[in-house]
Amino acid sequence: MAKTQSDFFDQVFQVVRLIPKGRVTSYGAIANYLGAKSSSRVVGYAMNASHSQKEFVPAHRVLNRNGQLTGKHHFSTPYLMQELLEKEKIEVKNDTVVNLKKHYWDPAIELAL
DNA sequence: GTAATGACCTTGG
DNA sequence: ACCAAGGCCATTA
Repeated sequence: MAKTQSDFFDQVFQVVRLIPKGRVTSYGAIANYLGAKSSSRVVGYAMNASHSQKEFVPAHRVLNRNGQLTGKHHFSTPYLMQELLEKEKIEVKNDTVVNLKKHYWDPAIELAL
């Protein structure tokens, strides 16, 4: 083991990086894919540590169950997250992703194929 | 070492 | 249907 953080973190980062362009997912979905749906908080915390990661992590594609940009304030700039999502052709209204169901990407399903 | 917090989700009333 | 509280795991103070 001897991991700098936890394997859970690394797994989360890997999954987040695997999120296709123009797609978004939720913390619970990743946690569920890792087999820890009850630990959805840790997934969110992992995103907080994404800044410490060497590689960039598209945390802007990770939203909560409501499709809300809860962690936009943790980015370099609160507008960065929305801007990135809009660049992905994802419509964002009131800090919330529109057509979330349409852009939703579940690793437990997509990666399970 | 103990206590409190956190980019959440689920369940109970 | 809506509102409230609890639970889980890891990090930081």
